[in-house]
Amino acid sequence: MEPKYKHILETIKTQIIEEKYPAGSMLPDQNTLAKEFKTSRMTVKKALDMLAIEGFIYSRRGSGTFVKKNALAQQDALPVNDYGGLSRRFSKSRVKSKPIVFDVTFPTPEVKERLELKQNEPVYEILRLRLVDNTPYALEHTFMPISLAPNLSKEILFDSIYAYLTKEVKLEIGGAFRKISAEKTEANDLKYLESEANDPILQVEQVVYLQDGRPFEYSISRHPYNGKHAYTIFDRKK
Amino acid sequence: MEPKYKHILETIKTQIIEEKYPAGSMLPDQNTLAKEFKTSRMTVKKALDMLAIEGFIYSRRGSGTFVKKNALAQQDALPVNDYGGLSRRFSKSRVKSKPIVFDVTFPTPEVKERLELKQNEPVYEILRLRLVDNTPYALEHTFMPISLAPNLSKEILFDSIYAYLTKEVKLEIGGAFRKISAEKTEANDLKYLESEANDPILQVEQVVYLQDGRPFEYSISRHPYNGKHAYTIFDRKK
DNA sequence: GAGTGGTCTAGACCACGAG
DNA sequence: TCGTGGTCTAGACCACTCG
Repeated sequence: MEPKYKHILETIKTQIIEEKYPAGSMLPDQNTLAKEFKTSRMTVKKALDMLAIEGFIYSRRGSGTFVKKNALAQQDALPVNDYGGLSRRFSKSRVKSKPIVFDVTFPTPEVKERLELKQNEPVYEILRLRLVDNTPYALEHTFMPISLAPNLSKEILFDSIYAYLTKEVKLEIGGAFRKISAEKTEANDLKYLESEANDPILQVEQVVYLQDGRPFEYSISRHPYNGKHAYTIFDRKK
Repeated sequence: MEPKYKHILETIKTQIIEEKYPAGSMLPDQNTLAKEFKTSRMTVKKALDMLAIEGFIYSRRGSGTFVKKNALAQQDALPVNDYGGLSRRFSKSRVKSKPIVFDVTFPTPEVKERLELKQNEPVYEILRLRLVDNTPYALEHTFMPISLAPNLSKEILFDSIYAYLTKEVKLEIGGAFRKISAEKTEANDLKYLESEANDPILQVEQVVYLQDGRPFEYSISRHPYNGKHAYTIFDRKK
């Protein structure tokens, strides 16, 4: 059974998208909505709170609840959190992966610190070239503790590691720390990304955490310069 | 009067930071907490929900509420949203601004679209070199609708525009859209950022929105390459 | 089955904004 | 002053996990 507040949330969201509540307009007050949806005010409030978090509305004590001026832009905005990597940003058929390195090693001090490893716990080391529509999209260097996914095979590397881990191994992603920087071209970039000698490289370094806070992946992705590559974020306050 | 749930939130957060509730441990159940804090379970729940959003804990129906393994790392993590620009990331005394251009013009089509302007509404055009500890930190090219801040003066440009707008003009920031990319060096970078000819530039393009959804600033910041510049994000699911 | 969190109710009082 | 949203209560029922 779907929670009632979710039904209210979806109904109001649809009405905003269909401009039944146009941008800038005021929503009915919470008591009225509670009667309309035959529920209590608290439940309406919960639905409105979540719509505010999603960026559709904002409330002002004493005044009312209003549709944001840019509410319509929110509907297909990617959530800030885009896990699931490439396969979720592009349709699966357009994404290909070419494994270059698949190894089990002992971590460097850097990797050990990022993954918060004890002792000499071994890690997977994976280097993959990611292609979208057969053009180089990123060179991904990934490290994962073996303990979290003991059965990784080279076959999976051609496909989506994320899909495998979340669906088969049932790991739950909780968040990620990312560091984005501009870097100079290196030998591997020339070799795999078809970069030219003085092209800037967009580098995304990330540690992905599980829901309980354990780090489960440390990776460095290098994107070629072609005027197309950018990392976009939509940020909301609170 | 401070809301009760905030008091509960702060109390539990302190206990987590002081490791009275160590990482990985289970919190008392909601009924127990409600009794301890002499309140209702709903109020405890609200405090716990917000602690979860802040990344300190996670709850599992049927099992309990647990302190995240990396909870301690959260305490001084910048929120995902860092508005207020430089002056909030660095102590004020270290930041200086050197205005290069301060003008009122009609917007280019690009700027007009980003700021969702009607007709031929004029905009401020500002180009500033931002310095931290007297070294070039960024070259900021900013456009703002005049209507939102009619009294901007050149004096303010030496200081924090954000502080002026949020404190004096009382505008409330609601969120931002950012696009981060790696770019090639241009003439202005050589001139102001002390970049060398083939250095990569980290560029952050952003539109900042007010709480009601109106865009209020469009800017492009270019950061020099020196191994230090990176854009960091901490992302949490949900 | 016992214990946990998720949701919901039908009220209540308060803080704030606008006329 | 009145209408708004923010918070809070003291219960209740349900869904889920685990021993």
